[in-house]
Amino acid sequence: MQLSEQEILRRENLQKLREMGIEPYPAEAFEVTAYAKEIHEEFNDDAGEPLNFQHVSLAGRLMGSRVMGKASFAELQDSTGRIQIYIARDEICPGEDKELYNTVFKKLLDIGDFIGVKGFAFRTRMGEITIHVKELAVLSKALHPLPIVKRDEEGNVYDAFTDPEQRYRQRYVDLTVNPHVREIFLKRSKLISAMRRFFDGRGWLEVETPVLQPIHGGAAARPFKTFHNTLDIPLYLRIANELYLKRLIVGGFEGVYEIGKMFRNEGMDRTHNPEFTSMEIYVAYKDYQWMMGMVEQLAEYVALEVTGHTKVEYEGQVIDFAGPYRRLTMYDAIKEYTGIDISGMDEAALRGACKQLGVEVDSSMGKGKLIDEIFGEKVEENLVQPTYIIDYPVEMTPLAKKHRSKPGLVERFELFVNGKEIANAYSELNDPIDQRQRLEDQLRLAERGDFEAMAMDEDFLRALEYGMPPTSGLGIGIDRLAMLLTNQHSIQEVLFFPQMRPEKAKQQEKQEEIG
RNA sequence: GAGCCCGUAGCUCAGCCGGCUAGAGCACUUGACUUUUAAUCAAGGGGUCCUGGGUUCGAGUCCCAGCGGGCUCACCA
Repeated sequence: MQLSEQEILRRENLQKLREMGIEPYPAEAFEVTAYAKEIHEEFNDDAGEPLNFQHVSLAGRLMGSRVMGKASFAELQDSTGRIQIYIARDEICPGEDKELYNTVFKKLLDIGDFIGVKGFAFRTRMGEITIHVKELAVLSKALHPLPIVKRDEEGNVYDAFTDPEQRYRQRYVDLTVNPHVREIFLKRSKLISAMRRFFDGRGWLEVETPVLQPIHGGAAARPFKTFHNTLDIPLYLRIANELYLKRLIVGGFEGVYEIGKMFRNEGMDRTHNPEFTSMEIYVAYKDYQWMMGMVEQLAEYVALEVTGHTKVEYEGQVIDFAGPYRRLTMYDAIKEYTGIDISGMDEAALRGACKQLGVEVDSSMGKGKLIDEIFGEKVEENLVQPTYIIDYPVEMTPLAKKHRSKPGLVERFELFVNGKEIANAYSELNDPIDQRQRLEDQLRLAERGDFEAMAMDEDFLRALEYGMPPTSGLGIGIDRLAMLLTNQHSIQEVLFFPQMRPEKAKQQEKQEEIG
């Protein structure tokens, strides 16, 4: 792998800086006293008022320059945005020696280099707030040329860096040149911090539970398997943390939540990445009815904190997170969208209904799975505004408590937004005998060929036998919620480093080349 | 896993029915320019056309295989 012309030039520039006695990667800290954004927002040059930002020190990447002989304008991009800087030869080089301007600034600095500037804020003739530079320092040389993205006055973007493969593989470049990408991740971060604030404010405890689990419980999915040498046992990356969080409720905490990565060894697409972030919370002495109210408050709070509004635009639709949300039983939802009343149907009748509706099924599917198929096929996509689907058939939900008044159902809800499930909650099953029974039913499903049926976890059952208070639990897919709140329709756009096939030998060859 | 589309300069892209030395804009280099802002003006350099085969007098272009990516579908609590 050859270095490109531009890469060679930058390496030469690096060498020349060293020859001039300028260290391109200085060790000492550079004191930053101001940021682009605050200067744009707060600079005050109204007549009669004292000027502010008259002694500032900024650091960031050089993102463009317009050299006009003995004076230049350039763009400095720091963590808050861009600001124009003005550099005049005779000001940064007051003596005879004009090298700092003529050679260092004009020739040896490249776009992408980190620099530090000291000077004062002013407004140019054209009205742009600008830093008049008195001192210039090289903070870190960039050897790889950045894509140059230009924007005109109307905000039109030219030569955007858009190739998804490169954007995901080199997210650092994407974040550097695409401010809208940066915005998405700032919002994602706000989403998580808002959620923490909401829970912490109610006195619930943030906890951490094992990622490496000897038994992968709490959900139905294929796990990643690994091996612990010292213990000489297989371990699984968690597909869920539900059973551990419930153990903590058994242990006496009233409310516990965990925000963390789950791992599922399944397909990848626009809404699935092998590792993803979930939030699960369990609160004692509550039921799923209470939880629906809590989720409405949470979703409204989070939407407001992240976007400033409860109404969020997503793929051209306006979604309103202000509660209360419509509540619809699973059977009623199916009746509403298919015209068929499946309540009271046995497995054979359900198979008939699937056939009638053109829903594909196979012989390994039990009653719960059949209903789920109909729902997924015929109902989900219609649930655009936040909607609770409640009261699921017991067969689909081995960890939820039996419905207080409706036989054959459990106390469960899922929250659908824009046709996608974003939250799932139960009145948690805390009857240890019933729980054992349900897990045994899962084993039978597994024997029928459902390789995703849940595994038996004797220690979890033992914990329930010690007694778990009535509890409601909730899980939220953070990535999908982030997609909704940032108007993105691919999970890769809300993950810094989405899973990709490894890049080929290119990088290796290059390493060898450079030594 | 299946179908469709894509892979050409650092970036964004042209490149026709296979035909001279593979092009453009930005970026880069050299020069001019002390309030520019997609700075401007002049000149110039830069390519493993994803990889490997094949067809052909001749392949960026056609065929086959592979690698990587995107979209759609399937799978997926």
